[in-house]
Amino acid sequence: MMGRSPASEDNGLKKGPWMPEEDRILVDHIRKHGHGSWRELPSLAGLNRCGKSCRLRWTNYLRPDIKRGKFSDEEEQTIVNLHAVIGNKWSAIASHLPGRTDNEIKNFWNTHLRKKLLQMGIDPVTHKPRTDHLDVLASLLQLLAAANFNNLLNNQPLDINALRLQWDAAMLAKLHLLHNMVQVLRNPSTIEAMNLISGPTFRENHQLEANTGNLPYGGFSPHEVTKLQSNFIDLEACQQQHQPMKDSSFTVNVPTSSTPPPHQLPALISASPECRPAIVKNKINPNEISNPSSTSTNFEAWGDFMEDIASDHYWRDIIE
DNA sequence: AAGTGTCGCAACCGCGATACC
DNA sequence: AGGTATCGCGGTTGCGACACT
Repeated sequence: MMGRSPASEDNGLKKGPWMPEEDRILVDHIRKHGHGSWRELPSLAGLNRCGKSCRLRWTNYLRPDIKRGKFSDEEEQTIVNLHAVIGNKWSAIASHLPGRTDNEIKNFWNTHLRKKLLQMGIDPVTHKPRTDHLDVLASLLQLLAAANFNNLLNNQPLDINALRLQWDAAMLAKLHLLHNMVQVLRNPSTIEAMNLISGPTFRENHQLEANTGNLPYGGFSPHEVTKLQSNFIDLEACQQQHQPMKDSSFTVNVPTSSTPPPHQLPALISASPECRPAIVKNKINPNEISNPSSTSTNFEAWGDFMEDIASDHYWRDIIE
């Protein structure tokens, strides 16, 4: 894979990708004479390059002790551990990884590790779980609270559309947060990530903590995670059934079972009125439910869940 | 098959640190 | 002590390869 622009001339000196012949000349010269002064090297070796370019080519590519190919798990973990301590000190990190160059490590970080950590909900700068989702939720709820307060001040009855809008916004924000949290927890690479940032003992510790109830990430037990995920599956099914409303009153679409691929969560859902069974619990028209016996359990569980997440205590507990 | 978007990575650029005169 | 040259580092660029539509 070539990098940089095609060879161009600047002050008569060649730039851009190195030709095999140039590599051979550089390697031959350094083997015979050492690099000495990099500034002098090009003229001594007969290369039409600047010394800086020669040094870079040698240290990043031609040096005989360079190890090429995929980074091992151990190397990956070393990089993450060192980065957590010293940050973007690529040359310092490279000094702990024989055969790896700072440039290679830097590229590997930017193209793989950084994204990997982000995907797992870990801030690649601080190496701590990201909290921006909570910030978004907090600001959204503040807006809603302000809106409610304003309504009280004006002593105006809230019309049904305003209520729906507020309910939608609050529920969407909460579900969005939940979705992200569950996604992190259900991702098989999360364990790997925790191994990376905590060392290989995380798996055992995690198991121990789960058994003793001392749980990381907001106190979710595996059972709770499973329950949350199944509720999301129901939500997705609800969304897929998406039927136009017959009139202005809420209708109920009973979720059907839906199985996502392994390790994959449903996409974020919209809080359309069809997907709000909790708020219409007392308005259900039994005639609209095609098979009440088979769906009532699902529905009740869903209603419980919606009540749970609508309560402030639930969220305080999670956030804390 | 062609067009478009994304990824991976070699190489370049700019700047601070250090060495040398 | 001050100026200049050189080195080394971290950030950025831009091209080819590959994936997706």
